[in-house]
Amino acid sequence: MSMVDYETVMSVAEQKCIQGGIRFTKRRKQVLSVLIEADVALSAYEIAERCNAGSDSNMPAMSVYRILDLFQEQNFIHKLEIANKYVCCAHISCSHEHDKSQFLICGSCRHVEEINLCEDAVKALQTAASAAGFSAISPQLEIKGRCARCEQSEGKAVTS
Amino acid sequence: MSMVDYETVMSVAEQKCIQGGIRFTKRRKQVLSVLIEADVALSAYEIAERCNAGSDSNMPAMSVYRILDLFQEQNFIHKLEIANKYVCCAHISCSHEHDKSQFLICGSCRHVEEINLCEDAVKALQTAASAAGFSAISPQLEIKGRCARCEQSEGKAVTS
DNA sequence: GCCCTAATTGATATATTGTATCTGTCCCTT
DNA sequence: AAGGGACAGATACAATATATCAATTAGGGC
Repeated sequence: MSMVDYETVMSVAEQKCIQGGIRFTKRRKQVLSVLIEADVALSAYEIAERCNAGSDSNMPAMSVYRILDLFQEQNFIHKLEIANKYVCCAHISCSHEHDKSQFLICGSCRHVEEINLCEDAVKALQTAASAAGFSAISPQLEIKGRCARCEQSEGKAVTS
Repeated sequence: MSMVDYETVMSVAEQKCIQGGIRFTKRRKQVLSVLIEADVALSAYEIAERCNAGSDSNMPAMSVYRILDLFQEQNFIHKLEIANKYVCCAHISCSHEHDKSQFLICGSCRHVEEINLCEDAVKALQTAASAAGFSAISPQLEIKGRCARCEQSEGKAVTS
């Protein structure tokens, strides 16, 4: 997303690829670049379009999907399953572990914020899950809502 | 879902339709029946298949989508956007309001549990959302995890 | 440097999920 | 029984995603 430094993220990603024994190819650089520079979550086909915009590159959607799968395994990006869109991980270049991530997704404009829930809230979710027989919950949580900008500009209800 | 009483839900739905000025037609009864009797969340196309299984009925997927939209407006069902599947609301025949709903979705077997988070957890989510500039969050929350049965039978990680 | 192997990409086909649109039919009201 | 609105049928198509196999590229041992 736009608040992360482009060069830092690219070099961190390259280092992590080397450590993980995979290559940081031209195609992969293209996809990651697009996601770093995007200020919104993008679909796989939108990513392909942006890769191809104003150049002779011909990135097929198939390749985008493959690269997105790989990036998810490497924790470079997150898939927002509610929106079928993808975002660059806001903590990709942080040193700390970021095994938990939560997203607020605006139902109107699709703006995405990656937040950190307090431990208590996460524990409450875990407790509720345990009570229902779920022994493990995913570290990724998606919460649909309405961003301040949309709330201000129109009075409509959130699409649920 | 399987724990709700078929006859009760069908008659409650019929009453609510009448009160809402809409009809509870044969097509709509078919779709709701399938969802009540299913013990898993179903996609729109799976619902169409089940409507047509072992009968001369020919339910088109288009109709299923239209009816699902209507049922969502009436709060008879919920769409699980993480799974692109639909479930009957577990509280459809309760007298109390159920404007908030939370789902645990098993990433392995797609088993779904509808739970009730404690007020504290919901408040914590609201607080975190406000801090990030989101003034309204959707009453529906989807949490991906791993049900006890899958956790027991295999050691694999949850698909995130 | 050259070759072998594995990783990566290209290319094509197809599955899955969902929307748009227009026409026809049914049912309630008057 | 006729008019009108709600409902369903039918067709086309868009958007998202997976499967598969062939071609190419890049690194590592010789």
